[in-house]
Amino acid sequence: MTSTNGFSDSQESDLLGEEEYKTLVKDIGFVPTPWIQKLDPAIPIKEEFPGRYNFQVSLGNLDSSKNWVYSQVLKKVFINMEETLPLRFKWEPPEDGLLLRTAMVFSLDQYASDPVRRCHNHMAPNIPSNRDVLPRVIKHVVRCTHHLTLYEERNEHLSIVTPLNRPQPGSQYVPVCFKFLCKNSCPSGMNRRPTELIFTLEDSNRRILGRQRLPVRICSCPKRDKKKEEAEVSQPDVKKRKVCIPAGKKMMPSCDTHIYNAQLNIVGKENYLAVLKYAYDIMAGQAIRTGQLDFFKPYLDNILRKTP
Amino acid sequence: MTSTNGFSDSQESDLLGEEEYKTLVKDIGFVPTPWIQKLDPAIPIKEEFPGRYNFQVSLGNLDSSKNWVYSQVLKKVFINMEETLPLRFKWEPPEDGLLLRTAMVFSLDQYASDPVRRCHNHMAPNIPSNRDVLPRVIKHVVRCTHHLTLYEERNEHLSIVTPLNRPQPGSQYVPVCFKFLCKNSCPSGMNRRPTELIFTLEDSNRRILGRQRLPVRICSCPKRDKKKEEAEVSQPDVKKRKVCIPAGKKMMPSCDTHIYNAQLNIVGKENYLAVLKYAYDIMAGQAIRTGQLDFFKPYLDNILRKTP
Amino acid sequence: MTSTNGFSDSQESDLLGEEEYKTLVKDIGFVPTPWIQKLDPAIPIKEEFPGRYNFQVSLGNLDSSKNWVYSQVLKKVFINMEETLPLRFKWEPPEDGLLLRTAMVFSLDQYASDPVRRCHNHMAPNIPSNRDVLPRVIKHVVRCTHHLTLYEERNEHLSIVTPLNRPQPGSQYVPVCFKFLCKNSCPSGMNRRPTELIFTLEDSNRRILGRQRLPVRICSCPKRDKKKEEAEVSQPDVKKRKVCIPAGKKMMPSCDTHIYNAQLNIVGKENYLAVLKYAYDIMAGQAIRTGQLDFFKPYLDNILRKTP
Amino acid sequence: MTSTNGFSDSQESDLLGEEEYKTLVKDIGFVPTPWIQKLDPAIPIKEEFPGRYNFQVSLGNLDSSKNWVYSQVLKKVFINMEETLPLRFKWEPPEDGLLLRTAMVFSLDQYASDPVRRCHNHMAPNIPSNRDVLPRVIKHVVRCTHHLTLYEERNEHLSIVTPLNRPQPGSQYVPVCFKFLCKNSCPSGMNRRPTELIFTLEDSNRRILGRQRLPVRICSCPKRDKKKEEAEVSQPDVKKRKVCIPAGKKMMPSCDTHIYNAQLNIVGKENYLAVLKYAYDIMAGQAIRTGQLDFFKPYLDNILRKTP
DNA sequence: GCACATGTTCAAGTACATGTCG
DNA sequence: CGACATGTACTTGAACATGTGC
Ligand SMILES: [Zn+2]
Ligand SMILES: [Zn+2]
Ligand SMILES: [Zn+2]
Ligand SMILES: [Zn+2]
Repeated sequence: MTSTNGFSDSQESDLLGEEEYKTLVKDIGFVPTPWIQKLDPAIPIKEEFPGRYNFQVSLGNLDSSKNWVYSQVLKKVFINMEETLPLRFKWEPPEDGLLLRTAMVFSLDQYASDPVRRCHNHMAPNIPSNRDVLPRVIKHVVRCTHHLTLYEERNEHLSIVTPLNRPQPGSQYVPVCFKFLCKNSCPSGMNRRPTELIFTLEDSNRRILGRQRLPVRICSCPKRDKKKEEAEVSQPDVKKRKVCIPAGKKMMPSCDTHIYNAQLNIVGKENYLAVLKYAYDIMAGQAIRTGQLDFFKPYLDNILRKTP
Repeated sequence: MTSTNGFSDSQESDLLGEEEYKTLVKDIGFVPTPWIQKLDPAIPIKEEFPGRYNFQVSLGNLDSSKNWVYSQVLKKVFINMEETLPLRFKWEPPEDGLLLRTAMVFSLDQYASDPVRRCHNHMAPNIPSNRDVLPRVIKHVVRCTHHLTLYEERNEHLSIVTPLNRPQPGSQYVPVCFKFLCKNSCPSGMNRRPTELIFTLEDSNRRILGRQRLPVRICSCPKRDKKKEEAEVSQPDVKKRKVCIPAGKKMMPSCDTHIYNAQLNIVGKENYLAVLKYAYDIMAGQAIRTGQLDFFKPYLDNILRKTP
Repeated sequence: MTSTNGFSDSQESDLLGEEEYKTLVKDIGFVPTPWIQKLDPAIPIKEEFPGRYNFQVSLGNLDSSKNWVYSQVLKKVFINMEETLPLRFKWEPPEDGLLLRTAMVFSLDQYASDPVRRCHNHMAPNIPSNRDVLPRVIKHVVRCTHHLTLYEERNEHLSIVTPLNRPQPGSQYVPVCFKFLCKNSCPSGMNRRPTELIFTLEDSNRRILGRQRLPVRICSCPKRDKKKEEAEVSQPDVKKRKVCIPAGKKMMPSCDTHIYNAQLNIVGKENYLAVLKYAYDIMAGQAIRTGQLDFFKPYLDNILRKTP
Repeated sequence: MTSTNGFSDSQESDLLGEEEYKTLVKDIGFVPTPWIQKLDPAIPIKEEFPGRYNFQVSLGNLDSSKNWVYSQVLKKVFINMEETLPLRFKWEPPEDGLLLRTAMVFSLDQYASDPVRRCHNHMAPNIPSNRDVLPRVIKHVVRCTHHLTLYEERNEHLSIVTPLNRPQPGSQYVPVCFKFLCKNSCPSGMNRRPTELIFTLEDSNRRILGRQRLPVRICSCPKRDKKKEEAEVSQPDVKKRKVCIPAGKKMMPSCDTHIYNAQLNIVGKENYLAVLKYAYDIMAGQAIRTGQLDFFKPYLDNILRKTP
């Protein structure tokens, strides 16, 4: 699985230690049977299930700084590297002593078994942001701002465990913040492969009580990339490589092609003609802006015909 | 003449040396009589006159970088500090051996006798842009990129003299570029007082052959400040008193009160609503212009009712 | 460390002279061990400690002129330039022969090693307030009205030393008054960086016996700025820079009364006049809809005036 | 010296060891006086001089694979990473026992003292191409295929030394091949900074006998990038970043094509934008009606650009 | 070799900081 | 003290640089 940039897309290097394997099997052993899909310990399970605690994750407040955005259509977060993503976790009843495990995995099945780790560039110990970071933490792409978070490694795969205390009185959820220390594009790291966060609610014995997922893209231009990905799903059949793209620019939504029938009583012929002309002009403007002159032409001509 | 920031608006410190005074009088002595206005050597003469050489100044090409803008209404340049202003000078016949003297002066008469010099901050020898600048040059706000330019000081007043050679073959003018090394807002310097450049065409004996002026504002946001100054002159006293407009000035015939029924197919809701709004607005405009609001009101309300 | 205004935030220029360095080491040698934090002579120590004399500083009476205010929440003084700040110093037992050293330093760690000195503008020898001021005094931002105050310079860093005599009979403290000869905003000087005063109680051998600090902001509007800074700390998480949200998209924006200056190049006189008319009409429409005809009238008339 | 991608542009970490410094001074000591420019050992000397051996470098045959190209105008090689660049060296008389030192340096003076080293990604020991590479070799961007090449490090700066034997009988030159193990764009490495190779002819005592330089860009698309760089030098004054759409060439429109400049004060952003849109639309309408879209397009685009 | 993916740079715009004026 | 004047800093969108996939 080596792509053309020469960096292996697979990052694993070691086999799972026996001890860890036992631990893992033990953990999974407690998962209710229907949720056990694959026993290959190298492939993380991504199936969502709220479980008996009705485990849920939602987004925290979007501060106006907008270092991240959320796409409602894609159910996906787009965020800058090293910025904070505020999330909220909920479980019922809100008892104490539970744990939140957070792991980042590759979204595409073909890479599912690859561990997600930081790239060599960003792990280099001499860069300033790695100053004073523990070696066991430095290789994690995902960090949690909660200071009791544990950074774990099982079989090259990394995850972090944050202790959960019941929500503050009057609150329904617990806020937890995350940061991401590499970009999805990092060569020798995630290498342009999409990822998602897998959250599991666990008890103190690491039994899995619920699981949720949240696709995340860490990039330099979250807004731009969100727009592009949304455009892709909205026009799925357009061939990937188009020969030419007619640029649609703003000033007005370009997609609304519903036809409305306006019936108006206008005072004065001058005004009447002005309305006709205006209707013509705004549609002409949109036609040019969106490059859809062909579509608009008959409606324009129709107005012209009413003009004395 | 001390403003509240404690910096004297006047910068002169010395009297005119006798020698320089003689020189100055001699120069002015050659000015044709009608142009001698004031004999006070401290007050620069700003009167424009093309003279027998039909001396003219115009703007060079505005490169897209837009570190400067020119206001057509104000006949004024707005430019960033340390940026280049390309000008063009023309005289007829285009003979060689003439000189261009450029001086910056305060536009307001009350400061006309103050010399324009750099502020203490920007003259400080330890700032990088003053590295390798000659002491006699360092105090000038205006510099010319022409390397033969002389930097002169007469009685605290500064000016620069650039030799002019006839235009390149095929060209009508000679390009000369200037830079400005302080802002108009500089405390302890120009101190927020407006300025202008005075260009004089001189012969080799410093006889003045023509004069032109060009208001210049050196600031951090040329575009913004241009807009503001233009708005000021276009609406000189918006809150003070409103000028009465004789009712019924046209723009449209006011008498046609026939009712027309417009039926249109409009593409897109946005466009549909825009047509409704436009119909409303043009009738509202006419209603106000003709003072027949009462007549138009029901038709206006009718449109409002169609609006979601 | 150069900010965008082109002035270096760092003001130091020379290395510490050997003589001064010895002096400094000697001085620091007497500081009780726990208080020695850093031996870098360029970074002033700011730790407060009353010491065995229980050294304390407090504010003098706020005279009615109100050229300064004190923020209880911020523990910070806001004061006009060149105004007097009355302070009171106390030590126990109140013996004679001690010294008060006062130094102004930058509050932010990133600038801690920069010396605080007057800006070029305010140091200029020709401004009136510098008349008859000794050269060694002229560069100090902080002055003490006590006429025996010494003005010292160690390694570019400035401080002043005031002899302390025991309080007057019946008094618990000694009053000392200070003045500030630059503003925190001074370009080429403090350059908008926050500062604080560091007071050290010293014996006649310059041994440090106690230290106190007092944040000070020298500005033109102490009251306004105090209010703003207090508001900031009370709402720490509110976004610094709010992003403008587009006004409601109804047909009638009723509240936006900001004035925009539109400058357009229009092809054809017909179109040009149509744009004028349209601008008139939409404002007329809004004026009627919102009932604010009076407010809109001058702008409408202004457009009429442009109409041929 | 940190660029926005967070990687320091400077890679050096240590001071020059004493031993190395001595070595260096010794080396330089033998350089003929006129070539000693700067004694700062961190700044490599780039001056070309053939020296008494008339040391020359030229390109080998361009094999058909075309993994590299040479720009005659730029005197610069563009090459893919890990591909072989065949060069030819010549010296007269062609005696044996000389050495060729090859060092890669940054072309821009501001980075001249930074050592050129491989990026973290490409130095990672687990990538296949680093299998079986000696640690002292692994950090070099430049490798020589000659198996006797020595890989040296002086003060963080890297260079390689290849023994030169006189040309084969009948040949005028000696062929030497190089490979490059990072791209100029490598983040955390060369980080998009241009580079060049410095070749020095040395005798067995490391005395410098001649020097030549060859700009090299290692990239993924040598041909494309060559074309672009050549275009840049051929049009040096063209604005770097165009803010505007190139104005469509005119064809005489049949109707009123005079350009009017409308300046209006509009109340409210909504209204302001409406006027912009209206201006756009009426011109768009006319453009379609008259079939002169090309003529109108620049004016339309100009309005679009004012739209937020 | 081209279209695209994606980081970086640049510049316009705008909110804010802070002095000055009336 | 409020309204402005004006520099500075942040935000954003667009243009560019440059690698990758087809
Ligand atoms: Zn990375
Ligand atoms: Zn200045
Ligand atoms: Zn100052
Ligand atoms: Zn590399």
